[in-house]
This record gives sequence, structure tokens and C-alpha cells, in this order.
Amino acid sequence: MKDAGKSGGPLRAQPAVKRSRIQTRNRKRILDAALEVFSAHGFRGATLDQIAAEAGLSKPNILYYFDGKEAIHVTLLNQLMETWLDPLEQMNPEGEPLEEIIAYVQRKLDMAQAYPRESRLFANEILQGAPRMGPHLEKRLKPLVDQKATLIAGWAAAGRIAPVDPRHLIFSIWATTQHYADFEAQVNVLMPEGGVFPGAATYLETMFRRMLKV
Amino acid sequence: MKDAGKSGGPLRAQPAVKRSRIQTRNRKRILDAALEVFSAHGFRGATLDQIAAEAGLSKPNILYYFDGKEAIHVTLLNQLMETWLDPLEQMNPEGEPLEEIIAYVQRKLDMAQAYPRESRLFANEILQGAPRMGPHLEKRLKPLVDQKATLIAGWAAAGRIAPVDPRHLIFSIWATTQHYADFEAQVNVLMPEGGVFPGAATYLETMFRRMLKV
DNA sequence: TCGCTTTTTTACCAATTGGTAAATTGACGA
DNA sequence: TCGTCAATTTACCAATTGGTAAAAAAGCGA
Repeated sequence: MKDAGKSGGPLRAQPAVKRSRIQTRNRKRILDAALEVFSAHGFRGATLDQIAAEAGLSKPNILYYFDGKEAIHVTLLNQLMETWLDPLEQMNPEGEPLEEIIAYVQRKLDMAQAYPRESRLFANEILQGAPRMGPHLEKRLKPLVDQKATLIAGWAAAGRIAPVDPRHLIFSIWATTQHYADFEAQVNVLMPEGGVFPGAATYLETMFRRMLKV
Repeated sequence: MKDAGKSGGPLRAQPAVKRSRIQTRNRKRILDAALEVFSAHGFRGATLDQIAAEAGLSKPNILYYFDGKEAIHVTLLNQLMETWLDPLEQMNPEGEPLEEIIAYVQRKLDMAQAYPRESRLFANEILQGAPRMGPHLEKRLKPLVDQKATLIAGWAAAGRIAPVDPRHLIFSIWATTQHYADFEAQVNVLMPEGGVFPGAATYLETMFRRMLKV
């Protein structure tokens, strides 16, 4: 039923079609505008008019490049998933366990700082029950988490880090790092103005070191 | 424990307006339905029709009890803030520092388990930049956090817990506990079916103990 | 029961929003 | 320079949505 040339399943990101210079530029503009708007208002809260205004294009012109509001959102989510998985993928089984985990925490925190919109887009999607991302979580996220959980469990069993439930450890890393992006509005109220990220980096390194050192 | 923990705070505009039995019942129905719908879809994503259907009332009837969609949302947020602050307020300056903090973590986790809709309602609001809650955060949350941060800093300075930035500690407690409610859709994909909360409780107690013990 | 108030329903709106059709303009290779 | 296809605009819709007016129904004290 699905046309391989165009949709080929929920996992789709790279162009199977060659795009003109104008197409490349305008698709990028649209996706960037959509990221801005979707991350700030959620899927339902965002309007095509907002995205069009942000992109500097007309609404029908937006729909010339994408099949609809949902198609833009899905495209964004697909691209995001790869970026999102990357820091965890980089965790090296051959490395020094504690340092590998600490480095992962730092990469995640760096991402929250560098890409807060992406973090919020993701948070919005999961908060609403992952209606457009469920398959993605099963097919891409779960296998990776299973693999890394096994790795961490191995490190703990070998006494190279303190005993710990690897999945809850991963959750706590996600939660604490993404918090600074997702709950920025609250953090900004509670922390004296000025970058909270240096302090966060120090705090989180300390926390996970104390927790995991043998 | 009838009034003990609740009647003390005359924050809600409950006085002066005496409500009939029907009003009391229907307002409660509406607020409960609205909590369900707002927490699942966000403010913009929720419709009065959905709330009306969930409440078993007609849309105009909903508007007979509340001035509008926003008024329902604000009422919910106001009620929520008190519930939300309560676990932190209970942290006792006279208690044993480490046990007080661990107990706070458990209370927060209990709330995430017992009131996931409230957690998501709050998360939605903050994610969108706290458009209807900004003043509340400044007026109610900030003073309480400042006070408890001072308390925790005192404990650390006295060597009764390990040195730690109290605000980042609080953030990490919020982030890790609320994660199980807010990111439930993701957690359910990654954890073998069956309650994750017992495991979470054990994990979080271990983590914060290791982090804070002197 | 009567008469008044509270509650609920019916019948609408105006604005917004995602989306489309068709005409118009622009890019660019031959 | 021209012809053609890509890109954009103009002018619309139909559905949804928050909200209202007014009539009908239900409560309820006397």
C-alpha cells in the first residue's frame, strides 16, 4: 500500500528524491520554522500560519513543499530521533566505565544547552503519549537502550561501577539533563540570571560520580 | 487526617461564594474532566467539546460554571500549585538532613505515581513557557525554594550532608521523580511491563543517599 | 401547589485553521 | 529570446472551535 518512493514506513529521513537548490533551501527554512513553533506550542498549538510567517513563506507555499502539518511534524521527529540517539550510541564498551557514563551525561547536557527546541519538541511528543513516535521508540530507541543497559549491567557485575539498575540510571540521566531545556521557564525563575549550565555540569558530574564510584 | 494537612492554606478563593450542591458537584466534574483532557493534550490541544463529553455535560453548560476555557485551566493550575508545593513544604529543618531529603524524594515519587495527570498538566504549562503560571512561580514557588535551598546549604555547610548546590539538587529531584509521570509513554516502552515505581523508589533512594552521605 | 431561581438545552455565530484550485510569476536551459 | 517547468500567490472552502442568546426544564422554599 505504501509507495516505497515516498513514504516507505515510519523510519524515513534521507531524500530518495533529488532536490533543487530552492527546494533544499525552502525545506530547511520550513523545518527550522516548524521546530521553533512546534517546540514552543506543541503540535496542536502550532498553526501553519505561524510556521509560514516564521519561515517567511505563504501558507500554500508551505503546503507545496510538505503534504500537510502532520508531515512536517513527522519529518522533524524522524530527523530528531537520530540526533537524539547519537550521544548514547557513542558510549564506548571498551572505555573506562565511570568515565564513559560521565561523558555521556555531559554530551546529553551539551545537547540540552545547544538544542533546547529539539528537547522540547521531543518532550511535547512524549507528554502527549508519543502519538506519532510510538513505532520509532520501539524500533530505534528500545534496541539501543537494551544494548547499553546490558553493557552497564556488565560493568556493574564486574565491580567496575557501583551496583545500579541500568535502565533507571539512563532515565535519571535523561531526566536531569533535559530538565534544563524542558523546564527552562521554571529554572530561569529559580536561578539567578546567567548561565545555569556550568553549574549544572558540575553538579551532575558530582552526582553521578558519587553514585557510581566503587 | 481530615483537615490536618489541607485546611491551613486559604489560598483558593473558596470563601464568600457559597455554592449549591449542584454547583459543587458539577464544578468538580468539570475540573476533573478538564484535568484529564488538558494533561493529555495541552491547553491548546484540548477542546471544550472534549471536556464537556468527559464531564458528561453540554458545552454551554460548562460555560455556565466557568467563564471560559482559560478560566478552567487557570483554576486547575491554581489548585495544583498548592498540592505541588506541599511535599517540599513538609521538609523539616529540625529533622535528620539526609533522611529529610530522602523522604522528600519519596513523597515526590509518590505524587508522580498517584497524580500523573497533575504532573503532566504542570509539565505542559512549563514547557510552553509558563504563560499562565509565571506570576505563581515567582510568588509561591520561588520563596519556598529559596527558603529550602538555604536550609539545605546550611546542612551542607555544617557537614551534615555532602557539599552540594541546593538548587541543582532540588532540580534533580524534580526531574527524576516527575520523569516517571511525564515520560510515561517512553518509560513503558523501555521497561518490562509491570510497575516501574518500586524499582524507581529503590534506585532514587540509592542515588541520593550515595550522593549526599558524608 | 405556586412562583421564583437555578440549571440545562437548543440554535446559532464569528473567527480560526488546515487545506485546495487555479492563475501568476520566476528560473533557466536550449 | 523563448518555452517549459518549478515556484508562488490569490482567492477560496469546509470543518472546527470558543462562545452567546434565549427558551425550556428542573429545583425548591413557602
